[in-house]
Amino acid sequence: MANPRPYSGLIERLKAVGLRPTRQRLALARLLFGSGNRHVSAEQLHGEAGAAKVRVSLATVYNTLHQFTAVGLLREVVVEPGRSYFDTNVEDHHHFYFEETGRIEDIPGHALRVLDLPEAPAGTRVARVDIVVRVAEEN
Amino acid sequence: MANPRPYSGLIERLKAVGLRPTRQRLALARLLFGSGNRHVSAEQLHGEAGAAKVRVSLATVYNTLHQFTAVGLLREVVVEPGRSYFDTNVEDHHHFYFEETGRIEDIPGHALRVLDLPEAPAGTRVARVDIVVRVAEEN
DNA sequence: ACCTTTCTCTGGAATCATTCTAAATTATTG
DNA sequence: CAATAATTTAGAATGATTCCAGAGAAAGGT
Repeated sequence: MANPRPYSGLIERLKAVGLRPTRQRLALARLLFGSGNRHVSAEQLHGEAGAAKVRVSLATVYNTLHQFTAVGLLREVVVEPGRSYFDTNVEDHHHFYFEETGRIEDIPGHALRVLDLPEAPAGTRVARVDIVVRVAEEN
Repeated sequence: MANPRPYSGLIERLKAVGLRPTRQRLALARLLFGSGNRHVSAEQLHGEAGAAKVRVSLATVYNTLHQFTAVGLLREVVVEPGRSYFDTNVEDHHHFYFEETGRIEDIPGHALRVLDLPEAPAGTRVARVDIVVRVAEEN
């Protein structure tokens, strides 16, 4: 499962990756990892923090999201131009993208595999394979 | 092949999709479709137009890229936050993305297939499946 | 060719997400 | 508890993209 100790382990978890467990990082981590998997934008998370009466600047939200991504606590998902989403699920998986609403959803499990992946061009290695299944309303 | 009549057919091609063949649209179409497949950003294309002594405003470049995309002459590729690329190859294919340089390259042919594609969620249909193979320098 | 209508183009302002900056605050270590 | 280093912050700055309203160009008669 994704979050065995949603709250109490956070301090250790941040220390383990070399980030000081500050008030704002802990608060954001709670919002991010406190409940199931999520796909949030910086603006969204900033709004949630405000709603939860946590005073955090937008700049800090950006910093934190990028730091969390750098240490592997989050994964950045790029599906639409001009806006980044961050996924709390860092396991190997892919996404549905709903064109009308802009919502992103995990494609469950490993329900999807790639055949005949070409070799990485000379001098490079495959860092990641991202699959986005773009779906639209039926009619 | 992708461009049987690179130049002379452009006027017809634009008319066929309901776009007036204006000076600026023709010039941009020539730049886009005149030579092999390309992945360009608006800013890039605007620069090329300038270099080719074609006076086109940046706003028109954006308009044109979107119009061409809407009628299926181009395809938008989203791989990095904050910048859109447009692909002159509208056939079913996927991309390599070079993390260091930001370059995008087609994965040749149908050298890649997806197994066990999940069903689209209720009320939706799959509009497209985008696969991005992110590669990094070997070292 | 000449109108008339309808697109299209344009520069510049406006917007939006994101990043930067430099100063103030906070955590950590000795 | 001081000294050091990391972090936060507001606000400015940036960069890509979109919007706007007026000027310009194409299309379809006549």
